[in-house]
Amino acid sequence: MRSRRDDYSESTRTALVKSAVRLFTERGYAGTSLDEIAKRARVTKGALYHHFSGKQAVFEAAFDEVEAEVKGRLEKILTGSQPPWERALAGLREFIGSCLDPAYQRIALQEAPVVMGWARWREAEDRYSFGLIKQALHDLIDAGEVLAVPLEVTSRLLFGALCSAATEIAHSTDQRKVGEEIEDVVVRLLNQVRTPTADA
Amino acid sequence: MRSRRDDYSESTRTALVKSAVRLFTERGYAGTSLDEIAKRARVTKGALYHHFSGKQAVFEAAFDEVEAEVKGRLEKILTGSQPPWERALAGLREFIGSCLDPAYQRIALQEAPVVMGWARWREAEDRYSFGLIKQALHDLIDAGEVLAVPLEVTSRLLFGALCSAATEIAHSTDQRKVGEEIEDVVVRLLNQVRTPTADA
DNA sequence: CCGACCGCCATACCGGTGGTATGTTCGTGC
DNA sequence: GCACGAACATACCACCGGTATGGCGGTCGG
Repeated sequence: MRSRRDDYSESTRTALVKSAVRLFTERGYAGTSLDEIAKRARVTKGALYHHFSGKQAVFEAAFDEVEAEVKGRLEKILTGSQPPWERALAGLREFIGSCLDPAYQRIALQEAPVVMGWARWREAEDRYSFGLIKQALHDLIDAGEVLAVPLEVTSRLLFGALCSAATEIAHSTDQRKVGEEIEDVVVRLLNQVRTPTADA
Repeated sequence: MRSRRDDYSESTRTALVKSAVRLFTERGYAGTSLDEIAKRARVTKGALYHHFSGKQAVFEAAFDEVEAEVKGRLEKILTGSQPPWERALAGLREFIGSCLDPAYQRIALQEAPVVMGWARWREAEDRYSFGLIKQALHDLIDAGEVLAVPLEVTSRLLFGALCSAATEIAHSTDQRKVGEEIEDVVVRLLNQVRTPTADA
């Protein structure tokens, strides 16, 4: 039986995470204090330290929050019933769109490698969006849609290119135009490595 | 007439910058204190604050230091006398090699966007390695070596891909193998957008 | 129904760090 | 050789992450 206290506890925890996501997005990791995070959640630092082991742990919870959101949307598309090539294109479009979310942009892509350390970030990304991209590329190769390429490094190249480009979109004045340019270039490149046997 | 005091002053300033580069590389921006930086340069925080306006300014000086180093090597290659395509390939190889330097890796690529802010980092990068890459791509298009592509976003895609991939190399156990794989994939992609008229 | 228990959270406090204000030394130019 | 100011050193403050301790209120066995 789930007790009333469990409800309270979970409620404050999620409030803390939401508060952290918002403040980390607005002011960055170094620029936000734990007191602010707690204050926005209408609790004190004591409550925060009861739910998390420290500032890093709060950040990782915020990281998981935004990553899970993106992963959910991506997974839905990549496991659809369309042909592999179309699924990949749709996933590409969806991922670029996700990168435009300031929270995902700043927390998951920009600050996470610095705050969590590159190794831990990479490990986590393998379970989230990067893992899905790698999987999608793997499927394309498996289906014979694209030429065989080293999976790990090619995924890394693609992921890095997309993140970097998405940041460019997010900061540009004409997001639509830049977004279309990027999609165009990426699709052209992908079409070049597409196996000749596949239909147009 | 350059005074003796100017020598002293410049000497301590460069000592501070060298110290900052080393410590920022080893422990990151947040993990290093100004006292440590000053101590390694055998001065106190007072001297540091005489030469720099604050911690951010020290970081930017360290950033300029490592960026200038890479830019110098890259410029020498890209302004060589070889044909454009070979110059670009050599520059590509050189840039990947530069990314393996832990100082450049961590300070210029990883932490700078977070510490300096993305806008300021992008502005600075336009004067350094990213600017050179964009220039090289521009030259290739100008020489008719590759198809016309949106310059800004394509440079951004390329830059992001290379940085991401270089980080992967730097952390891998078999750097040579991963490096060759990446170079192979990038060259294959570039060859795909090469104009058919160019010779093999 | 009730009282001991414990999870949940608040309060008080500490060490360290970025930043500032002030003091001190020493080379420089008149 | 002396006053001046640049180049530092020293002392101090405010803030923040982290810890220790106290207390309130649900929970549960009797």
